[in-house]
Amino acid sequence: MRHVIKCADCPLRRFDVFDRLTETEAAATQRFKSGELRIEAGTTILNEGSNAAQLHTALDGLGIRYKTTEEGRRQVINFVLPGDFIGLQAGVMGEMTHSVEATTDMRLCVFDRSDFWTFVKGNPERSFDLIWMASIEEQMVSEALATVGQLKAEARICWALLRLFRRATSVGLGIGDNSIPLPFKQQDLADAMGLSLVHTNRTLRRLREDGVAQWSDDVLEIADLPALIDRAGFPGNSEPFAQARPLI
Amino acid sequence: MRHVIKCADCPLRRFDVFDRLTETEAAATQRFKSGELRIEAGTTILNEGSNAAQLHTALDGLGIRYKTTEEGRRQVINFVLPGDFIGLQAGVMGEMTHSVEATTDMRLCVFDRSDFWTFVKGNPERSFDLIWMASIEEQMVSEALATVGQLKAEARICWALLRLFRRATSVGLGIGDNSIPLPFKQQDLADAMGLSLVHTNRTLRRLREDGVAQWSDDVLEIADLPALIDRAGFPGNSEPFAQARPLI
DNA sequence: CGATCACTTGAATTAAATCAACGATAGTGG
DNA sequence: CCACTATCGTTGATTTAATTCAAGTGATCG
Repeated sequence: MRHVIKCADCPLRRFDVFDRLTETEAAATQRFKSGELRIEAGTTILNEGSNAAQLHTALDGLGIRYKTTEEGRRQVINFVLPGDFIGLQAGVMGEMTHSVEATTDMRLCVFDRSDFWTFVKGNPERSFDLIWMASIEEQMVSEALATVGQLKAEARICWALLRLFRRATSVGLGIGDNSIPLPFKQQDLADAMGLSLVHTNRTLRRLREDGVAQWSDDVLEIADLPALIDRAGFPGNSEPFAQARPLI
Repeated sequence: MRHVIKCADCPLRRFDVFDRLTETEAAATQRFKSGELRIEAGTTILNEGSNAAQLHTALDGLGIRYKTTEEGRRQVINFVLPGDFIGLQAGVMGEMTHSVEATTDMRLCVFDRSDFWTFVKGNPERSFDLIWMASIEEQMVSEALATVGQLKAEARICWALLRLFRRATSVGLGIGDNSIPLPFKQQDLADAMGLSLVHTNRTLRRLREDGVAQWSDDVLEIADLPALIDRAGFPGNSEPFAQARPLI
């Protein structure tokens, strides 16, 4: 029998960004949790249009949430980091309107959708947290929309790198003070910011040449944080993921 | 004393898109409701960065939710229609990351933020609904992001008009079979789709000339719905607002 | 060792932004 | 009542940011 993490001892809890849990809450979450899952890089976790039977929390590894247009173009809605809840939409509405794919190998916490309602019903604090999490998601997507809709290519890229850096460091992924692992492809970033691969590449090159940030070999290094912030259109003072937030 | 609508008799409830309420649920919502509010066109309902003390449900009239960039550009996140909950973010996280403004005169249902937690705690069904509503919002913004990020100007405009038409008719705003009131400005649509006013204007002109849709004098008429759907990048089969959804 | 994949770069093209100006309408104040 | 002003929609001309097309590099893999 494989070792399964207890919610009370969840390794993610040690990060400041996540709210503390009372023992009762931890126990309830524990009952909701049906197991753990390890998946390989490239695996599709949830599929657009499908009715997911299981919901997840990312414990480890990175992924992307995306939608596909009729013509086959892809919009990356957000990057999935440890601590992110996957499938809330399916939990509540039944059907997913976007897909989720693992970029690296991942470890997921598994919940049964059939227990979702019982969990919400019996745990008002946790259901409040779920509203909170859904709001944070909306907020992140809204800011992405404003970025893609209003900013020029360079500002979009800077904004995306800045956000990834902050999100990653907040869950302990930082390497030293100014680097994070970033195992995505340039195409992923391009699809997230509504830019062509070529233009994304050229923009990254400029940032590298200007000594702002360099991203190679799956590692992003922020060489000049103030410059990066300056070039991004949103300062991101009130980043939803920086402040304490719930974890399920 | 001004006449105040009872939740059980809420005029919005008669539309199929909204879930039925049990008497208990209606009573609880009624207790949560602290009053009604009439505001004039142009009024800012909630301000980016502010801590809203009150939450609302739009009963009547139209508005916009938007964010502003450092350089003063504006991204319209979504249009506010009757039945939309306003300020869920503030309800749960305290602070708004976008503003909400009334485009026309509006009538709002008012809730006190201080009662929010009590409401959630005591009404698991309604808190489930709130998760649902937050998910729908996220889904709408996600689709907008995919539209703005991946589609050309004409497809974006068609998608936006199509969505507005469907949303509006679902809450009884339809005029005949193929028209709705649309008191927004071209600038609002431009800011929603990340396009310049000039280009938006030219695109609307083409749609008018091609007999697809015409928008003038605050009325949008869909002249050729199949053509409009065809030109929009997302067919929108699984529109979140078309299926039954909660109303608070 | 060919094949595939991610990244890179140059050149040509295009979609959309910007600049600029005008007409219509409505509101304001002398 | 009429000039004055502001707002919104409209259109032409020009410029630019970003796309597309094309091709080459280096690394990895079966």
